[in-house]
Amino acid sequence: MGMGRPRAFDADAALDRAMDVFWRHGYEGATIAQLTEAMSINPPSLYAAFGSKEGLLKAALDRYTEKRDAWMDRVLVAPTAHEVAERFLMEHADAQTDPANPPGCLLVQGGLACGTGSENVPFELAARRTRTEDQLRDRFVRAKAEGDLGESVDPATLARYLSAVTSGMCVMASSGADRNALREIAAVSLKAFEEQTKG
Amino acid sequence: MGMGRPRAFDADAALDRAMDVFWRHGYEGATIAQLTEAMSINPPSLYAAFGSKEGLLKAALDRYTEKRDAWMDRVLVAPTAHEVAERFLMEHADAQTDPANPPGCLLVQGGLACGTGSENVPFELAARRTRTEDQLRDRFVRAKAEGDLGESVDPATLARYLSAVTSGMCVMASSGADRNALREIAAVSLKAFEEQTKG
DNA sequence: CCACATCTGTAGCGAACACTACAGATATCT
DNA sequence: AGATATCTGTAGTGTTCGCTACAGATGTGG
Repeated sequence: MGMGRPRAFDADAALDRAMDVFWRHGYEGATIAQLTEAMSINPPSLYAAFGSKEGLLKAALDRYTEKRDAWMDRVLVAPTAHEVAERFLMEHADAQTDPANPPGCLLVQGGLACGTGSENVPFELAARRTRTEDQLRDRFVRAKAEGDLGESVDPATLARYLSAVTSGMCVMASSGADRNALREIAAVSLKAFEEQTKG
Repeated sequence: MGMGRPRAFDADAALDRAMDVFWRHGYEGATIAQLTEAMSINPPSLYAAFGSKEGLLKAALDRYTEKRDAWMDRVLVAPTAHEVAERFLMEHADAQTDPANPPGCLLVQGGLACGTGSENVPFELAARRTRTEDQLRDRFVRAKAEGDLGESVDPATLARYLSAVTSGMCVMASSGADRNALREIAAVSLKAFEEQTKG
């Protein structure tokens, strides 16, 4: 018994193309025709590899999360909580206005509200956003244990605050805010962070 | 020559129903079938009154903006810039978790990224968000003129920051954040505002 | 009461949607 | 080489989409 004809395209490269389409048009706005054209494959190949449009999104999100985790590792390794926050905010400002990608963030542009039958798409995106927030919180818990953050500071609140600000930056980036505007927001947010860590 | 058969439904009430559907499912996720059912009218009535699905959205957004302007007036009338910021943030936290409406904000849930043919929907939503930011900025310009804010403070930066935070709160509310979580974010943001107005 | 203008409900339009049947192609395993 | 298993491209499938033709209903102006 043979193992069948091998796939003629690179799945990861195809996912990168699909990611771009979802990012630019949202889950519901992206059509199979656009996706297959961007991926340079035909519908049967897409469905054989990923099962469905939603399956493709999840695969693209997995790939997105991989890259994001690697990026977060570089953020979280900063020696102090303050520096973690600074890197997180500033690099978000840069990433969301990186001309290599559509503006904003896939986890927000992808779709906050979807139609009947796609209800778990927003949920799927939210779960990935929560992941980032949890990583921040865990880092701040450690910072607190190390004495880097005061006893009265709540790591969950700090993480949620930073997560909210970067989500807001996504919204502004999606409507054309430039890099400097986002950096200003990041700078003001960082002052809030400092103030919060004193109390 | 007669004036024709009068409309048998209340347009504003119908728009409120349509608003809810767009809010819950986004522009692209909302179908004409869902909209007409919620509005208790048939498609021809919808198209006679609003022209198209996009026309209906714009009419709903106009109505939304009316209510929002009234709300903003009550916020902006606060005596100090700090109090304006506090009201703006806290009432946003409450409004976005008001069980009378879907979670979040129509101007964000409506659709940050849309498919081909609906490109100006995100633009339309962004314009309404910018309106709120401009109202805040103008208020802070006045506060600066009145000596309520220091000379070195940039009203545009403050307004953009508050706008970003509330947009971020929308994103979190849409994925189930409760009122207390949003209020915590608002409280931290307010400290940033205070810090910013000192510098 | 009649002519006219506009709305309402039924029914259905063409187009685009996500998805797939099928046949031919291309690999592996014996 | 032969049998088998999977992929690929063509060409669709049924369904749902936004939208509308049409006929009857209901108001106003003359």
